[in-house]
Amino acid sequence: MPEGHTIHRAAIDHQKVLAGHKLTIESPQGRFAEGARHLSGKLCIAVEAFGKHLIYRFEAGDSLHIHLGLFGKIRKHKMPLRQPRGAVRVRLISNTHAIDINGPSICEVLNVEELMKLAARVGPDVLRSDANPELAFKRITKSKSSIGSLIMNQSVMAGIGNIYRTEISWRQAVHPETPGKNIDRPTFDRIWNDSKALLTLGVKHNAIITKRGASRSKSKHREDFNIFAKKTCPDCRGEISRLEINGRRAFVCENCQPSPS
DNA sequence: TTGATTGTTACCGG
DNA sequence: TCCGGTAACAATCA
Repeated sequence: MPEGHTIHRAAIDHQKVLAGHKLTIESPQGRFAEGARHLSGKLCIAVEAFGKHLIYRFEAGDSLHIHLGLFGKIRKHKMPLRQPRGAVRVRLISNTHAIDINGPSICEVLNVEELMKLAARVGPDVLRSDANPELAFKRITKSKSSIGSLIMNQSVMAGIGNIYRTEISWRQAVHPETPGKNIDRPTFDRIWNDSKALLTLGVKHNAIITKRGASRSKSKHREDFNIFAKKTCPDCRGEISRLEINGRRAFVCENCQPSPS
């Protein structure tokens, strides 16, 4: 489920229903949640996202750090609460709502110092106003690794996942196997700005929306991509090739995205 | 039961 | 140091 937009959307939403409340914290399935229980009864000060990391800040400087990994899910409930469904590791309960975290790969308490380390480890987040794209550009132009690998490397730039990687590369007519050092400044700027625009749209609609004109559509956004997991390019009607980048599937239109070699 | 999946990290070798 | 490959882990569904 989670690409960067999922986490940022959760942060915005949970900020509304949890921040300012003293939370009760339960761990229906206690694995991962040992530390979380220590935060029960404390005041939640703020909720924010660093890339795909979700941070619930509590009074006295501690934070609950959640990463959903590949399979994790977040569900919100209104009162009265329903029974947890599936592998709920942590349930955060305010006066009005509860948030269930299912199957996260990380669920831990961080002190101030550990949180600073995390924030420093995560690259500039396309969805954060404090992001500095220069850092990403420098890393990319110094690297012989592929641009497809680099834009999904969360320490280079944060937020893009496997579907956005393929879709953004296609939208910007960049072959994902192009070495980072061959990416010029205008191309980087297009990638960065498109990432920001698409993830922002994803936050708004709670869906990965990558087709041109989809933002103006009023119909419900069913997941539908340009070339991800597709056979045919919507622009040139050519065949879509399947690749692997960092062991993850990727797609490319060799016609619309000129090969780097 | 098997396989696939919108993710990440540790470890190793080049 | 950087980079790719591999395994491990997480949960759910078809």
